[in-house]
Amino acid sequence: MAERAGRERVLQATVHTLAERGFARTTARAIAGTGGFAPGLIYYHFADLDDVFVAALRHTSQARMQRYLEVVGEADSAVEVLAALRQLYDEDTAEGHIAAVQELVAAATGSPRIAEEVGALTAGWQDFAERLIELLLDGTALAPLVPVPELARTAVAAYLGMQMLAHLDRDDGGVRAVLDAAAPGAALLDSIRVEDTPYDTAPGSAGPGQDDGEG
Amino acid sequence: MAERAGRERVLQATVHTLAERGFARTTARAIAGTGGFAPGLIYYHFADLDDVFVAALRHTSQARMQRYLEVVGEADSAVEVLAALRQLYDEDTAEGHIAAVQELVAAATGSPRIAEEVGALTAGWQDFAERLIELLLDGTALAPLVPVPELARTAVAAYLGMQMLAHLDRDDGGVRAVLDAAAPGAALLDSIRVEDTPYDTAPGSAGPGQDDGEG
Amino acid sequence: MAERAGRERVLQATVHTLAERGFARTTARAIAGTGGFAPGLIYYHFADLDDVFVAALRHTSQARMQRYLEVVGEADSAVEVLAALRQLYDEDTAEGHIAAVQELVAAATGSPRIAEEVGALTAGWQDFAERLIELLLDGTALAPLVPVPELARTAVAAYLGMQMLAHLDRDDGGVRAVLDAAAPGAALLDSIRVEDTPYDTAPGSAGPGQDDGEG
Amino acid sequence: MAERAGRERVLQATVHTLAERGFARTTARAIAGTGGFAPGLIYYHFADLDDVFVAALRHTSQARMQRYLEVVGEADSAVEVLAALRQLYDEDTAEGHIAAVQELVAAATGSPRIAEEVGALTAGWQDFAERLIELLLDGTALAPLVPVPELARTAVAAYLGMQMLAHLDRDDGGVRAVLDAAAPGAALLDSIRVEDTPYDTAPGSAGPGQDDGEG
DNA sequence: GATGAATGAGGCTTCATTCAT
DNA sequence: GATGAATGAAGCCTCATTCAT
Repeated sequence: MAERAGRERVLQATVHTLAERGFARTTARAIAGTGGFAPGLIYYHFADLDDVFVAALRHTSQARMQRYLEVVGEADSAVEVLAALRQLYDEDTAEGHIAAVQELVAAATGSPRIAEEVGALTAGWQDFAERLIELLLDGTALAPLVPVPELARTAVAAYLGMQMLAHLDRDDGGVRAVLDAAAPGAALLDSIRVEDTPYDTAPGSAGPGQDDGEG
Repeated sequence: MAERAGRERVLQATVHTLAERGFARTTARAIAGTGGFAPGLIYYHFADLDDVFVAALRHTSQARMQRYLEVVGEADSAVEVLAALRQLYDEDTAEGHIAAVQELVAAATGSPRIAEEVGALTAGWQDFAERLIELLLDGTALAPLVPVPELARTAVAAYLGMQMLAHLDRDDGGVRAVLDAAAPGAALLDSIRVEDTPYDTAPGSAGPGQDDGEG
Repeated sequence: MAERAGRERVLQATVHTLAERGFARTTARAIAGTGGFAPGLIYYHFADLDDVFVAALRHTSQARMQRYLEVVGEADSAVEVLAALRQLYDEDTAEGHIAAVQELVAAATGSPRIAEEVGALTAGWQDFAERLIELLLDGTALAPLVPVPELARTAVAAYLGMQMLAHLDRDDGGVRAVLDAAAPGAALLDSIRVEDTPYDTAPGSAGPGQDDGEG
Repeated sequence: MAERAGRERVLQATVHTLAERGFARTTARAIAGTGGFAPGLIYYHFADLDDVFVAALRHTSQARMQRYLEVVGEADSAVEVLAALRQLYDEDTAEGHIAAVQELVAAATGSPRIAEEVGALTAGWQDFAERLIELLLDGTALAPLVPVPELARTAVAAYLGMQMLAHLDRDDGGVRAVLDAAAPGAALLDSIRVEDTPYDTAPGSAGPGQDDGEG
């Protein structure tokens, strides 16, 4: 399950440093300082810092995406989905996951390799968001009114943007406030909804509207 | 207009360099190269690079905000507001304005002074967005349902986030697509709207919904 | 006449350092130490160390080639040519010229850019050697027996090789001894020679054996 | 033949790496990569890299010197000697022997220990060259005219120098061309020669000219 | 106002070498 | 014998910044 210890140590130190000091200050020395090893170790396991960033991004993201699918999959209503997202957001915050990711997204401007990896990553998130939106809308009259891909894209962008804004104020950038404010909307959504199906957003899984089967 | 020529030259070169090369590569030499002057000139007009960035941010933003107020103020319906936003977005893109701003927002992580300026800036945008949303909702039944500040915050975040995403793909990050997709919604909004008033979003001016009185 | 002072300083320090410490130890710091300036200055004037080496090679070589043409051009017999070469060799040694050049020739293995410059340089030397050999042979019966280009190439190679060997012993690598040992041969050559013409080895100049004209 | 396998492996990998990548890039990792073992193994068998280089030099040279003595010893005329040298040179090239040696000769500048070993090595070559020259001259009228040690030194230097030059062009540095060009001279030498004796150049063996006495 | 030269700190990376296993 | 992980020194280079002119 565990990657080899050395690599792992470097990656974890990288994520922490990104979250705590920002991309610009995540130097080889800073990473080494965080992790308690010599800077040279980084280059024993990785070709260069870009490599480390790419690996860290993948490393931290896969685990989170897994968890998102899992937790959201258990939700049974829009209200529950909202609650799940809130919990996931708190986890993200606690681990520094999104802080790190957001730093790398911002850093993508300066590094094609990071940009490529971030592109793949955000594509995954957008997929997730699209499936989730579809599931939420399914069984309501709103479905035909909502431009799903654009909304999903906007949601991902807003999530990232809020992380950026979080550094500017004392607060968390407003994600929590937005989630709270969305509660009435979620309740409303549930109230106009017809059928009830668990929100399985796993890539392969057919959502209820997909309707491949025995119906 | 009234700034002394030297300062101005530096600021413009800075904005262009930010837009074209990203924050990390906007070094003193790069700015000087873009503007066709010696690096030393920067330090004749500014204390250090952070100072330049802060000034550039203010410089480029004030002009844009002015223009936003002006153009949006002439709109008479949600559909027209959307058209105005689209035009403004195209201007932003052409001038490199948002590209530069987004770079600095991302860079705020690493510099308290930039963070402070960016904070003030985004607060201004959020105000603008709040007033605009209120005006849009005014006279419709949706007003009590919408959490205005949170939505405004989300809009600003999404706008920035999309700029970040723009660097990852070939496309423009999706802003245009989102604006297009919002067209039916705008039409819908207009259709359920009662009164017609120009959207004056200037800070001091009280929008029609502002006087909550006669409810 | 003089290149700008800064560049010049760096180049001279480079040549000295190469001669005294060898290529492997001619680091940016070492050059700066020799020249009494900060390492950063090197990068103000040159793109990277390879650039410095290439420039130093050109710099030191052009002056020497000039001098070779001049001094050898005044010789009037093989014996005098030999004396001229000896004097030139002493000058080379005193200035560290050949030591530096030899280091760079050896370093060419590891740097295409240096290799290219060295290639041009040695081509120039081989030309010089060819013209000189032809002039020496002209008017003697040996001319048809001697494969001039091969001999010239061998002479250049031997000159460089002796510089390499010079580092291995206490002595000068044997150049002086070889020049001394060649004295009888030179005298012999002069004795069997028919006409007397000054040895003008400048690239354009037609040597007597070239014989394009009115013969 | 009798060295322990580990040492041997390291030495062969070192020679190959030197020949293929040049001294500067012959790092411990590179050697290990070439040989397919871990870098640590080098330090199990040798004290440090200089040690490896010195051993590799000795290793590759002894075998070659053996072969030179053997092949040249079978030659019966200057023409045959030339043919033998040509064959030996081709072998050298194929094995990367001289390429490696030349790299180390060049590197001697930066390492006293390598310099010392290279000094011993070139002394051996010079001896060989001296004996060979004496044998070639023996029985001809040229003997008293030729300064043997200087010529031998020059020959060794030229051989090394040509190896250095070989890296600069597409060709082999000109050794083959020189050997070819020397053919008429060799034939001439044979034609003016009186006696015929095999060219035994082994260190101990007294060549025919060695017994100066009863001529 | 403006410039070109110069500096020093610090970042990335390489590499010989050591060591526990 | 042999390995893989790890380290510390040192090298290259960039860059904000200063300063004499």
